[in-house]
Amino acid sequence: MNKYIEISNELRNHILKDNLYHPNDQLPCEKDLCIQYGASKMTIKKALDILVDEGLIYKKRGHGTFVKGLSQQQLDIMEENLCNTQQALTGFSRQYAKEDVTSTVLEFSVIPPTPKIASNLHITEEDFVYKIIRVRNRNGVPCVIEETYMPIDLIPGLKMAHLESSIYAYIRQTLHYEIQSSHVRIRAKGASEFIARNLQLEPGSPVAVVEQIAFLDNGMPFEYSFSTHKADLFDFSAVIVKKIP
Amino acid sequence: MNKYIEISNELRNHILKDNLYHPNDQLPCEKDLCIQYGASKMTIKKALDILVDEGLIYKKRGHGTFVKGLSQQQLDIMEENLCNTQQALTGFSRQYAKEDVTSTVLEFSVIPPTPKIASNLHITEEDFVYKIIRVRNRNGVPCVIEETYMPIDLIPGLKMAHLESSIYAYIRQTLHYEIQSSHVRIRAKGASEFIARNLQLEPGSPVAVVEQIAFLDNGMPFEYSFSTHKADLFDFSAVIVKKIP
DNA sequence: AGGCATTTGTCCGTATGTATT
DNA sequence: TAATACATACGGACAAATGCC
Repeated sequence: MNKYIEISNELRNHILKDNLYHPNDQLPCEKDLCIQYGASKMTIKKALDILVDEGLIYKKRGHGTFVKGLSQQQLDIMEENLCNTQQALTGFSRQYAKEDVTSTVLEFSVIPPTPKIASNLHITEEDFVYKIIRVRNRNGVPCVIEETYMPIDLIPGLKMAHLESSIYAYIRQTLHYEIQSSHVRIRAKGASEFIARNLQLEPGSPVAVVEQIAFLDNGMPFEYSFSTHKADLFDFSAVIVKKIP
Repeated sequence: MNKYIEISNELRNHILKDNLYHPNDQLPCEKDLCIQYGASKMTIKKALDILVDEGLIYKKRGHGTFVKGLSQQQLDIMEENLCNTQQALTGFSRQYAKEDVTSTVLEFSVIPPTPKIASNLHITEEDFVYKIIRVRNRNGVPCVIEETYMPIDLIPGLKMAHLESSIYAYIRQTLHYEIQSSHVRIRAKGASEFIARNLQLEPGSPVAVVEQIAFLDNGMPFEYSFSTHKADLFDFSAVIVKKIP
C-alpha cells in the first residue's frame, strides 16, 4: 500500500476508533508528522488532504491542523460511510453484504435504446441495450426496484444467473473490467402503481429515485439505471468541502 | 489565482465550453502539458486530479489522460453544478441568485437545545440556540421549508432582518466567518400536516429532507438544519470517483 | 513470451509564498 | 517584527502499468 494512504488510514483510525485525537484537537504539525512517519512534507500533506476531503479535519495556514467539531453520531456515520461511499461503486450486493440479499427479476430483455438512454450510454440508437428490472430484497423485504440499461457490446454474455446475484461481480470477475466512477442524481416522488405493487406500498407513497450513470475504467458508461427506494429505507450521506478560498 | 487552479479551469473550459476536447478524447500527456503551460509535472498533475475528482476525465497509468464518455446532458449538468456544489455552502439565496427569492419566517426564538441538537452542534444542553423556521419562496412559490438551529454564542446578534434575506451573508459579511464545509444527509418522506400546509401540498405528498450540519473555518458546527423540499423541485447531483485501486 | 518506449504514480528535497500568532 | 505552519511550485529518481513490436 502507498505511504500516504497508510498514513491517512492510521490518522483516520486515531480519530474514529482509537480515540487518540478527539473533535477540536490539534494534530501535530506537518513537520512533526514528517518525523513521526519518516515521510516528506508532500506525502504528509497528501495524507492530510484526504482527511480534509472526507470531512474529518480542517487546516488553517499559519495555525495548524485540527479535528472538526463532530458529534459522536457524525463520527459513527462517517466510520460507516467512508467505505460505503466507495462501495456505492461495488453494487447493491456488496453494499449490504452482511445482510441476506436476494433479487427478483421482473424483466430481462434486449431492446433498442430510447434517445435519452442512447445519449447517456454514449451509443447510437442502432445499438442494443439490455433492459433489466429487478426487485432487491433485504432479509426478504423488498426495498429497492432497479431499472437498468447496459450496452450489450460493452457487457457481452450477461445471463439471468448474473442478475439474480450480482452484475457487478460478473463485470469485475469475468469481464475483468473495473468500475471507475458513477454520476448520481437523487430525486423524490410518489410511487407509481407499478412501483407500489412491487415494493408493497400504496400508490403515491414517497420514494427516493437514484438516477445513476456508472463508468468503466476505459471511460465508457456501462450502466444507466433508476433505483427506486422505499422512502423509509433510503439514507444518503455526503460531505461538501469548500475548495476555493 | 494559483497556477494549478488556472490550468484546471482552462482545461475544464476546453471540455465544457470551447469544445476543444470532446468525450473520449485523449488529452496531451503530462509532459506536453508541462511545456504548454510552463509548469512542473506536479502542478499539471494537481490540475488534472481536480478534473478527475469532478468526474470529467480519467487517467490510466502507462496510457494517458482521457475525457470520460459523457453525454451532452451530463456535460450540461456538470457545467451548471460544478459551481453549485460549492454554492451549497453559500446558502439558498446565493444558490438561486438569478431568481426572485423571498422568505417567510414562521418562527424565530431562542431555546435550550434537545440532546440531539446539542450533540450535533457540539455544545451542552445548558447553552442556547436560535430556532428558526422559514419558508423559502422562488418566484413567489413556496418550495422549501427550513428548520434551523444555531448556537447563539457562535452567531451573536442575529436579527429578524437577516432571516428575511440571508443568514449566510450576515455570517460572512458582518461576523467575518467563513463556511468551511457541510455534512448532508438526504431522505424522502411523506409531508406532515404542518409541512403540507406551508408548502401548499396534500399531507403525505412526497418531500425530500436534507439534514445538514454546516461548519465554520474554525471547525465549529454553526448550523444544524432540516430543509424539506417539494419533491418535484428537488434535484441533487453527486459524482463518486473510485480512489483506491 | 520478452523487451522497450511511453505514460502516469509515488516520494523526496528544496525554495518561496502567505496567513496567523 | 519574528516565529510558526500550511501552500505552492519545481526538479529529479524510481516504480508500476500499458501498448506495441
